[in-house]
Order: sequence, then structure tokens, then C-alpha cells
Amino acid sequence: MTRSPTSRGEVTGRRPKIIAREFLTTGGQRPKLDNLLTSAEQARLATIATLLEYQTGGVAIFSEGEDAHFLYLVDSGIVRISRHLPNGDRPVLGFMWPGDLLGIAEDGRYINSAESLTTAAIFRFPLERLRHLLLSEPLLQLHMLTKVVHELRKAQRQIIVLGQFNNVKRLASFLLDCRQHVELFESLTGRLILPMSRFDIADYLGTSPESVARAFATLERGGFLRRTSPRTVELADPDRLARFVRGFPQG
Amino acid sequence: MTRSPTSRGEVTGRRPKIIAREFLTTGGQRPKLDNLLTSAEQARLATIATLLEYQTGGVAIFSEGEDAHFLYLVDSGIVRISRHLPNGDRPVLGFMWPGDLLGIAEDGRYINSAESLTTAAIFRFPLERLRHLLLSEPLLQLHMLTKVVHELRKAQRQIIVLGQFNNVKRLASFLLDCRQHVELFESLTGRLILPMSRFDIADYLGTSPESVARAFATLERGGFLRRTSPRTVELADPDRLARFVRGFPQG
DNA sequence: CGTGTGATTGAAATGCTTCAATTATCGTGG
DNA sequence: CCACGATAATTGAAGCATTTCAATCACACG
Repeated sequence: MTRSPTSRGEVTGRRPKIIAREFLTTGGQRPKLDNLLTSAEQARLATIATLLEYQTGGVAIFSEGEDAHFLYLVDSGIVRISRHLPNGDRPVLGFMWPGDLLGIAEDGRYINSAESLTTAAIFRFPLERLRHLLLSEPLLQLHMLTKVVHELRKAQRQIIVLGQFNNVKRLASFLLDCRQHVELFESLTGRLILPMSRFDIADYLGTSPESVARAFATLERGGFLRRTSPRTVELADPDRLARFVRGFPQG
Repeated sequence: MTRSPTSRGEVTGRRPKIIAREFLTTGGQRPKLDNLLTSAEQARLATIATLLEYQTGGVAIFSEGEDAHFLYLVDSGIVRISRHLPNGDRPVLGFMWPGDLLGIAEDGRYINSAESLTTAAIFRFPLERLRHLLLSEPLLQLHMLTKVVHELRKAQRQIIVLGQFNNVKRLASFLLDCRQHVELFESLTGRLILPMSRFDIADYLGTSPESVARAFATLERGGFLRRTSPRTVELADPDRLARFVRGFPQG
């Protein structure tokens, strides 16, 4: 896979600014939370939550192997989940968006590492207190379970992408995923803002940055998109791109 | 990917024999259940469970797109989870073993298809009643959540295998997974029984049956295993195989 | 004892990775 | 505000790995 340029692993020593015990104040735009949790549930969670503010990308949230004392929930911003391999590679298991859960542990330790990719606000729940809360509020627990199921879906989609698609379709599929997130997509211009480097995309798609660049070039030649800068693309016709991913050669 | 020989998709019309409402009678060997559920919980689940017996491999348990009315839990045997792609391919998302959950739905419909790979006994829970039971028994629900987390872990491991490993390591990693399951592994002889065809393995590893055969040949040349029949192999030195997967060229 | 299916192997073609070189971009300090 | 240096991104070309198509081998089952 890839060599190791600075931007990819660089977990700065910066610590996030801890705001306070404040959870889901009304007013702000909190995409998925309001759909899943009633305000009463939010209030109960608020009693044990801490909101962490990550001022920049590249800050470690937790690391593989650490004792797990917290569960996290993204409020705003984007987080990258990765794992360290003995050979030095660092595959990206997924990108986490507002409303996504992270820090699911196994045997009391974190399995993956998480770093902020952008500025981010993230709720943090002490595991022991969360456990008690979930036991006393079965409906809230059911909503948590729904979130974990959502993570499972994301993972299964990725298994199909990695197992079935070539590099060009992998990238196309990834761009369509990004398009789902309002934070990145200006529907008026069709412009998509990518918050991650080619290295991150490559590590997520199981390929090399060079191959990602070539895949971009291929899609551009095919008239699917236009690169306006390394971090922004204009998707000409997303539906055609989706058809292309589903197997129609020319969309 | 692969063409479509008969053995892979052949979902016979056979229906499973429905045994009765009987759940976790003591005495039988039920590997993972007893670890996760107390006998009181088992008794509560038993009140809504039906045990289905699949007399042979290749029987459909549920299919992608169907209305989801049940959640399933493998009691014995092995189940294959797959998805249909527009181009006719049928990637295998995973193999399910005793203690694994299947039939997790989205928007009321099954996302994947499930077929028995061997004779199998599978518990079936009506979703609506299960929902009520989980709400009234938070601890039981927490155990369910643990199972879903386990599925998430399996999926993430597979993402790494597909994203990082070449065909030989993918197969090696798969064989080591199989070795974990007592049903397949005779520790005395070191013999491993594979309950699935090369086509199934290929669809699981995101490659072709030919490449799986070549990967077997490569591992055999490397002294890692010996093929005693198409469906049985002897792992010479599993620890060495594990080291090989972790990146040491010669183990 | 044939027949059909699964498994294996061979050989050509394709796609991907890797290494190297070049170009573009961004942040910084003059 | 511009120039510079560092880093990211792209492109080219060679070498590998994998796929694909075709042929052969092995085995189970009637």
C-alpha cells in the first residue's frame, strides 16, 4: 500500500478543548440526532455527556489498544477511523459523520484509532454511566442499537465495494457517498468538497494515492466529473455516475 | 467476478422443518449462547422463539428485499449471507456460525439473503414480540447489542482483509478464521473441513475460484498446508501461517 | 463406467502497484 | 502581495498480481 507522508498519520499533541456538560442545545443544526432521540432522551444523555471541541483536523480522539472508558458520538465535523498494521500501513475503516457512533470497544479496549479530519464537536459518554443509563432506559438503548446496526450497514457496503469494484468504481462509489452529506455538497453548483487527502481516500479504498489520481482522471475523461481543485470536484450527473457504479459501462 | 455454476446460487425450494417452541434445552452443545445469556434470559427468549431445522445446505432462510418479520440466531450449522448485484454477481458478506445473529433489517426489509450451507438449526424470533421483550428486559437487550457489535467487528476485519491483503493472504486469513470453529477443526490431526465450495470462498474473498485454487497451491508450495481433498486441508503450522498473514514473508 | 460438476492448471490480457519525475497547491515569511 | 519551499497530486513507464478464457484433471453419483 502506501508509504507514509506526513499528513496521514500525524496525530498532533493538541488536546481538544472541553466545553462542558451540554448536550443538544436547541437551535443548532444536528442532522441525525433529532430523528433518533426524543428530547426527553436527549436530556437524559445530557446528564452524562461532555462535548469535546476539536479545533483542527489531525487530532487523536482515542487510539487502538487504549483502555476504553468512553463512547463517542459525532455532533459536527468528520472523524477518520483507522487501524495500525504490523507492516506500517494504516487502513482507513471509515469516515464518521454527525450522528455516527465511535469508540465501540472490545474487551475493554479500543480496537481502532480515531482522529478528527476537520474541526469537530464530539460528545463523550463515560461507559459505566452510559451502561447504567441504557439499562434504565430501554427505548434509548434500542436507539443506540439502531446506530450500531447503521455502522454494520456501512461496513457491509464497504465490503462489497472492496470485494467487487475496481479502482474507478470504488472512487465513484465513495464520491456518491460523500454527496449524501450536506456538509460537503453544494447542490446548486454540484460542487463536492472533499475533506480528506488522496492518501486518506486511498487508504479507505484499499489502493494507492496514485491509483486514486488515475481513477479521478478516468472519471473526468468519462465526463462524470470535473476537478476544480485537489479537494473539490463538480459531479456532472450523479445519477449517471450511480448507474456507472451499478454496472452500466458508459452510464 | 465469477460465472454462475449451479452450486452457488441454487436455492432449493425445500422448506425447513419447523420443530417447535423450544429454546436452549440443556444438554446439547451450544457454544456461544450459554456464555452470553443467563438461563433466565434464555427462558424468556424461549417463549417467543421457534427452532427451524434445515435438513440440507442450499436452503433459503430469507431473501434480500423481503419484508422482515423475524430475526434469526444460529443454533448449529453454518449459514451464508450474500447480496445480489445488478450484474449477476453474488458477493458473500459473511459466514454465520452458531451464536451469530442474522436477518438484521433496514426499513422493514432484509438487506441480504441467507442460505444454509450445511444442515442447520436456527432460532427465529418474531420482530414485534422481540422488540417488546427487549424493551422489558434491558439486560437481554444489552446482550443483543453485544452480538451486533460482534457482527460489526467481523465486518471490519473483512474490510481490512479485502483492502490490504493479496489473494494468498486473504485465503490464509480465511483459513485461520475457520480454524477458530471447533465444528470444522480436528485439533488432533490439524485437519480443517471446509463446508463451502471454491466459488463461495472466492465470492467471500472478492476474487475468482481460479485464484482461490492458485492461492491454495501457493500456500501448499510454501509448506503452510496440505490439501487432502478439495474440502479438507491440514494446516501444518497455524502460528507460522498467522505470522505470514501479519506480514512476515516466509512465516 | 460414463457423465456432470467442481477443482486445478496454463497462457494471454488486463489492471494495479511501484518507483521516478514533474506539476500544482498551500502556507509562510519576506 | 508575492515568492519560496514544502507537501500533495498527477503522470509516465516497468514490473507484478490478478482476471479471464480454455483445457484438463478428479471425483461423486447415477
